[in-house]
Amino acid sequence: MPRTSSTQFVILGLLSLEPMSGYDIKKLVDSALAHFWSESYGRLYPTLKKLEEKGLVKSRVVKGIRKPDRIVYQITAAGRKELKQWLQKPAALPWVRVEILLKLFFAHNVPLETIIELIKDQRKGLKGKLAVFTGFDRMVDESGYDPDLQRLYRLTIMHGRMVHEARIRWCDEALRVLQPKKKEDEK
Amino acid sequence: MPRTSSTQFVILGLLSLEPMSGYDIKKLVDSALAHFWSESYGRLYPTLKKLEEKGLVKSRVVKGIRKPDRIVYQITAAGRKELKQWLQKPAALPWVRVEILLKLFFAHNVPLETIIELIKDQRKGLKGKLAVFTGFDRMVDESGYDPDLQRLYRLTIMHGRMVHEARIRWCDEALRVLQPKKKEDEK
DNA sequence: GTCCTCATGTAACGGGTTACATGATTCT
DNA sequence: AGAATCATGTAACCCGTTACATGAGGAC
Repeated sequence: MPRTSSTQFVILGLLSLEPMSGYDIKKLVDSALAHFWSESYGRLYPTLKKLEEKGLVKSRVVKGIRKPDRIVYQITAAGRKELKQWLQKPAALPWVRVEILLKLFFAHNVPLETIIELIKDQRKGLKGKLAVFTGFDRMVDESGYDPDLQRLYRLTIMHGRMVHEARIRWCDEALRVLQPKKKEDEK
Repeated sequence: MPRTSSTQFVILGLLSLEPMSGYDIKKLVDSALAHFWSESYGRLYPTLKKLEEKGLVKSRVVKGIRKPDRIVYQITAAGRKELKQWLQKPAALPWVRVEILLKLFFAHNVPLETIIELIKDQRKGLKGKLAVFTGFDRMVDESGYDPDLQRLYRLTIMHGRMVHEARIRWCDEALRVLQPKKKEDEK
């Protein structure tokens, strides 16, 4: 099965909001989509060129006032069609490699205390991320996006929050299971 | 930051349980670790060779009785040392690209009904996975692993279950938010 | 003068999957 | 005979990141 990259659809999707440059796209991905998506310049710029070759976007150069020139891309009718088709196809289920579970599975090679520290550490990291999500909602209010988009935005944040909370609960549960009940239990 | 692959550590970890062949490793990954990890032959076999070159594992050929010969690998003292060092380093936080959120974010391009179907579809897929997890626990009982490993195994399954339940709850929440008013809907 | 941001790009590299090749044995 | 499983492997390819190059303008 030939895995087709979603990069082109991210681009088409963002251009369906408004015309923008590759640089703008990168910034938008890094802010609005950061908690569930990422794109690098190394894929963005070449993909933009390919999309233009295929006639799904078109570009024009906008002279920069006290700034470098920008290449602003705009989605075409064909591009919108392509985007709609993709939107109608069922989304793949998320698939993650979870390193902490790998380490946990091989825990017998080190003292239990080591693994407990690992999980505590992981929990701390997750808590940090969660705090970011929680602060996000306020940011959305001030984003200036239209209300419909804000509603969708909040849903994506909620997803991040719920999944992270679940992961944190798992850490708590794992710590409960692993931690020796009594302090006298030293062996 | 040079991303080092975890493949070598999966191999070392599994060989720390008992000596086995590349084929065995693949099967074990596909059964015991499948819900949070994956490895392909295309990485497994070359990595095994590299590990042997580095002296972290050693191999011997075992004649197959009514089966093809097998190359059975065994972890060395140096290999165990390497594994322990890796186990002590903090685990990376899991990072996923969530396609459904991407599609949701661009929902304005298609009728709301389309997105609702997408989420229902996603929910169905997640439910299916969840059922597999739930069935797993029974499988562990009959696995023949030692009790300590069983306990760890169950923790990894619990992780999958908790995260999937969270994702399903998000689908429910999203459907509630998106679905137009009230319509004598059957579920 | 130096550093930061804006802006576009590319080369090199590593990670990882897929598809294929090979060949033995066992089951139907 | 044909299919399935056991077993080892490799080449081609895609995905994606990182690091670098280039150059303009603004901030300190």
